[in-house]
Amino acid sequence: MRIRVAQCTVRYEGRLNAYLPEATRLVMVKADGCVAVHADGGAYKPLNWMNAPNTLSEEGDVWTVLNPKGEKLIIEFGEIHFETALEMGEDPGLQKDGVELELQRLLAERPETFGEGMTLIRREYPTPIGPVDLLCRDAEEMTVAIEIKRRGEIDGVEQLTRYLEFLNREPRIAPVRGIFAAQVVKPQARVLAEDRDIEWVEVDYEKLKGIDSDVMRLF
Amino acid sequence: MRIRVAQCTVRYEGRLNAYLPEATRLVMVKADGCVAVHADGGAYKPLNWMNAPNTLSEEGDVWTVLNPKGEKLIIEFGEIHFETALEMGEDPGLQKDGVELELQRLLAERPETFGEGMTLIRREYPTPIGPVDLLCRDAEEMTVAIEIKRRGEIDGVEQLTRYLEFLNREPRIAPVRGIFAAQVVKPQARVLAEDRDIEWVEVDYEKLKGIDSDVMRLF
DNA sequence: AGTTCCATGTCGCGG
DNA sequence: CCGCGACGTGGAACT
Repeated sequence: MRIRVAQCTVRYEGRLNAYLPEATRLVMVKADGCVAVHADGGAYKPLNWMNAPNTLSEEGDVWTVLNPKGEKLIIEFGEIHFETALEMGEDPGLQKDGVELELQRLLAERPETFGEGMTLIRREYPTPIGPVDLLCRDAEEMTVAIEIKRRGEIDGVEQLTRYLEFLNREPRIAPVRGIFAAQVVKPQARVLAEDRDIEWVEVDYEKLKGIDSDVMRLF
Repeated sequence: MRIRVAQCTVRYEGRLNAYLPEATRLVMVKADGCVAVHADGGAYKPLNWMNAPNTLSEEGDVWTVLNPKGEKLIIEFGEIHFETALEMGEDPGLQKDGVELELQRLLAERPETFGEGMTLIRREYPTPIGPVDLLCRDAEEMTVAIEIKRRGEIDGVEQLTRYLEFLNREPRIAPVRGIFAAQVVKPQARVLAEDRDIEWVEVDYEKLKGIDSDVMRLF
């Protein structure tokens, strides 16, 4: 990794045009070639950047970064306050836990969360446009497609609507009703879901996790 | 800005739990207090971070960053390869040009782009599921809902369809027709729009900006 | 390579 | 401050 702290102006020409007037900033060039220009504040996101793959050409105090899509980043340096380059080696990468998949796993184990007598047919039930999170059967033997999100927004309702459209064309399982489940369901998503006769449910992740832990402890 | 390159492990507990095994990484602390942990590769995004506002407490080789929401970032350092701190001062900020808002502003000033006699009722006209970019009235006194995108893709047509569905239920303005405007309208979006009797238009940003500049120059 | 969908999304605006 | 939609969304998984 190469780091330079210097006066600079930056111009980006690509999906839009953007310009940074002269100021002191940190320019970071990583081993994979990606370039990021950071100010001393304003969150972790760089002011400007260029992802790998790209080519960096240095001509005196002007760096030009070009990528295959034709996007361009031009950095013109003034006074350089500091510069260094370091070898850091490979990174083992980030281990995560507690995202949507986890919520899906917990709910797959407890389909009765969605109603007395609900049973799981399968997780990730395939349709021509992608897999439905959960396919279930309710107490009245009706098929139920469940879409699970961490945050329930309008796109999720659209997604479930598309799945239902396809599932209802399969005679073996039609008719299919939909349930939209999330830790929080936003008001607009509620309106749209209700308008389309899709039930929405807010689920409590911590509570589910608690139940899950209890179940684990019994064995 | 403070920069430290060192062996470290990182733990994040908050919206999810995440863990980084020991490796050499760059830790950046900005003037506003935000902390970012970068590997030497893998794009501009840090592996782990904590945005301002937060409190950083150092106890020997362990840094604990806490934010008001209760999220926590714990960095345990091993060997420190390099460290520095620099004053960089305020940043004048990024100037952008060519995003949707700009396009919307230009088109709101020139509704006749969409047809002789078209007049603007209002920008960001509210519906129960979100605001329509432009609501207009055409020469025949019919209401027109216009959705503007930089790139016209299928989800934009879906969005406009939803708006039309709701707007056509409002007796005061119904019936409402739709226009889908973008700098480029993708083939699939064209097909879907036509299928739903939504007109699509490609608008020339540079030309609109030119007209805008001309108008400015007159005054 | 193209598509779909998640994300500790982040950011900015309008109510 | 919340709600909502755009974003140079980025990034991963799967076809």
